[in-house]
Amino acid sequence: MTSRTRRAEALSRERIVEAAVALLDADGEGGLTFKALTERLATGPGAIYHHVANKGELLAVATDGVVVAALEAEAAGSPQDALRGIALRLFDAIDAHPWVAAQLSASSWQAGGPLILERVGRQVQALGVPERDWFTVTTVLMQYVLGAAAQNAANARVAAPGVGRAEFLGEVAETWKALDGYPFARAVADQMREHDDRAQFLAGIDLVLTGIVGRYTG
Amino acid sequence: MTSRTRRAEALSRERIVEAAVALLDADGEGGLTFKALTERLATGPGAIYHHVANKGELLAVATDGVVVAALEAEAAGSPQDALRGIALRLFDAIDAHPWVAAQLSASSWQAGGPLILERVGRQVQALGVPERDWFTVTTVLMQYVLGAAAQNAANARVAAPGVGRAEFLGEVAETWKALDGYPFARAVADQMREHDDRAQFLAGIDLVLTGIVGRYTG
DNA sequence: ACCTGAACACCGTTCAAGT
DNA sequence: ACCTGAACACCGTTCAAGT
Repeated sequence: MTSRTRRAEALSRERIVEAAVALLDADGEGGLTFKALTERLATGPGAIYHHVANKGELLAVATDGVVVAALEAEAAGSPQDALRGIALRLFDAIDAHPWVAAQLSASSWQAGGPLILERVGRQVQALGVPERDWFTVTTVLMQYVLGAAAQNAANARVAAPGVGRAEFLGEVAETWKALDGYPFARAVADQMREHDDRAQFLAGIDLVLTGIVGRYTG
Repeated sequence: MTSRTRRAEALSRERIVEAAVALLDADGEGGLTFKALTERLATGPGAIYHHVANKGELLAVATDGVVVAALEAEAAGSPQDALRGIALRLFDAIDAHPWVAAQLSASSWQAGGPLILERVGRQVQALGVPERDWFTVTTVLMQYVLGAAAQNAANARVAAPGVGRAEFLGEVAETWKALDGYPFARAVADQMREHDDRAQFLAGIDLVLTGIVGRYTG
């Protein structure tokens, strides 16, 4: 039984980021404060600033880590299958770390952005999209994937403490059904209540893929 | 010449929201504080809380106002043209009020969400999408539109005070070109630097529309 | 009913001082 | 070099007191 001093190991950038991710996962964006961080690491704010420039950098590094872990492995299969795989791995990573979504869509060309661009872009090339449209088509895919993930993550988070997802969806559905002059919202309120985020996300990917294939190899 | 007392008119929810929008437009998300608000309205925080529940409600009402103003008019033309019109009006509204994007993608089924759903959904119906896929297809379109708008707005905002858009894009392009093991990012760095947000956004809409038409009326 | 403004608990960040 | 922790300027929100 080793004697446990105030900290088990020396402070480091890695340990700080690790603690930040734990706080973000547990309590969302608002859970990451210097107070919570210093308590968890048994140190003071000054020590953290010695390893990290500011809160923004901490969030960027944490985001990058999640993206790298999700997309480390190369995608396999046909370009379409590979793109579905990339999208799903991002979807699942954001499902596990919902705070990543807002961060990524706020800086899609930094933090984890370039890696997503690279993984998606290579499959866009493999799909036979002409070079002059590489950036446009890759960006459209990224915008859909990150946009859908961000909106799903936000909806999952909106559910107040105690209110489950089903309850939240039920409340929104009732609101929609009560909207005067919104016949479409009324008509799809039940579909909304019963929908599956993952299936809906995949349907979107397939729609965009159909569009790309139709446009360039049709 | 009327004598000008401390406030020209009585405080009201409308005047508060109006002031909030002005602050948000001028200085972004961070520009909306109760201090700035009370100074602009020549009052105290308590007075504002008498008309508005909290900052979140203020942001939601402000967001709703921008969306309503953008989508008031019914869309005209073929379903495809109408959808392009809706998307562009949202794009322009978010270009003028970038803070709306994060707000909308954080609560796409509240604030302005239902109106967007309604406007987009009716055109999805007109497009001939079968009823069981109304919610899915409409949501995919919304996710793309809001996701792309949010990412464009964030990129426009990232540019630090003094740093223009061209400079910012140039810096990102240089970063991409310096990334080892990212051949695709390097290959499209110049396309990124020279791209036009609006044209890119429209290309995305057309890709999704092509996918929908291909899937359901192909 | 509407407004005032001091007070509260919290936030990110800095910095002189220690080892 | 690395860490401490008090201090600073700021934040959203509350509430007793006024009109």
